[in-house]
Parts: sequence; C-alpha cells; structure tokens
Amino acid sequence: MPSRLLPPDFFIDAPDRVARGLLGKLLVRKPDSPEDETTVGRIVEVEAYFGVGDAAAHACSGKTARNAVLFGPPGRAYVYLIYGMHYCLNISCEPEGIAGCVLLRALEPIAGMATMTRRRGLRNYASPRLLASGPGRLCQAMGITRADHNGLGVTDAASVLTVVEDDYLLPQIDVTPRIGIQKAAERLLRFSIQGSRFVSKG
DNA sequence: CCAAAGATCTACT
DNA sequence: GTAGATCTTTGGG
Repeated sequence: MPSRLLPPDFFIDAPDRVARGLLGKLLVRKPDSPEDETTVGRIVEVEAYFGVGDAAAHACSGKTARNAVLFGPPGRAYVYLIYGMHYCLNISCEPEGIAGCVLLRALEPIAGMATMTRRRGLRNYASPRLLASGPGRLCQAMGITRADHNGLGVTDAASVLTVVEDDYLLPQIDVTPRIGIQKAAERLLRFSIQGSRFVSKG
C-alpha cells in the first residue's frame, strides 16, 4: 500500500475546509508491539470546530492546560477524555496561535480489523460497522489515548499516527449539524460521506 | 474548595 | 427508548 503523507500546509486552513478535505483520506496507526497489526481506516465523518466565536469549541474561551495543543502548530493530534471514559481525537488546524480543529467521528475499517476488534473488546468483527463508528469507538479501535498521543504530529513519517492520501473517488458530501453539543448546535459543520454505512448515528 | 457539565457508549427493558 | 457508568476540566464562591 503506497503511503503518501499529507503535506504540513494541508492543515494551515480553516476548520471547515480542512474537515471536507479529510473525508476519504486514511488514518494510519502503527503497531505498538509485535502482536498488533497496523490499523487503517478511511475517514468518513468529521466535524469542524473553530476557536473564538464558536461556543461549542473547547478553545472558545481561550487557552487552558487542556486545550493548549489547539493553539500550537497545525497538524497535531488533540486528544481529550469525555464523559470520564471515552477519548476523542481531533487534528489541529489554522496557523500557530489560532485555535481550530477537526474532530474525527467515524472510520471505515480498511486494515487491521482483528486488532481493532481486540482493542474494542468485541467477540468478532462480523459487524465492522461497530468498530470505529463514533468518536469514542474510533479512539478505542485505533488505540489512541491522551497520555500517549496528545500533541503528536500527523504529517510526520515517523509518527505512530498519520493521515495519508489514497486513490479514492469521493462521493457526495452530506452537511449537517454537529452532534452531541448544546451550544451553536444549529451550525452546519458536520461533514460525512453520503451513503457510507460507517457514519455514526449521532 | 465544590459543583456541574460534558464533541459518548453500552446494556437492558 | 432510557439509564447508568465514570472522571477531568472549568468556573464560581
């Protein structure tokens, strides 16, 4: 499988534009140990979060210890714990100093399904739909935690977590409101691949 | 210091 | 369809 990394400047752009651009790309997670496979998933659902002016964004009221990555360089993983038990993976965008990011909400599993199944604690992968459909499931399937992956650059060849190009004809994109938020809930900043069975229900 | 909310998921009725 | 798990972060007193 050819591995064409995204150029760093791919992420120097507004969150909604980066979000659209990420659809159809592949998220690649290298193994930590010999018994792990490389796990790969096609990005089928994302949400855009701005900084100042976006009441639903973590960065909305300025830089804090938790969200510091968002104010740093673009193309870095921002990982946080939600509801005391699930992680969510975002990728920072905009130039350094400006907080913007894209939340990765769902993947279509492409490779390493046995490892994803084990990480998820499922019996079998007869139903790959449940492997990485939803931000919490996605992180669990890819073995992503805040302690290990927050701040990692996804355009570094050496990184355990990268986004790569793929020969893939992108179908129509659905544009809908973001899921699970209370504020700014009417903004149309959720983007998903139309017709994909791997998009989360929300 | 304390309280409350949170970019969720699973299990069970 | 509804509830419960579980804990960090943040903002107010």
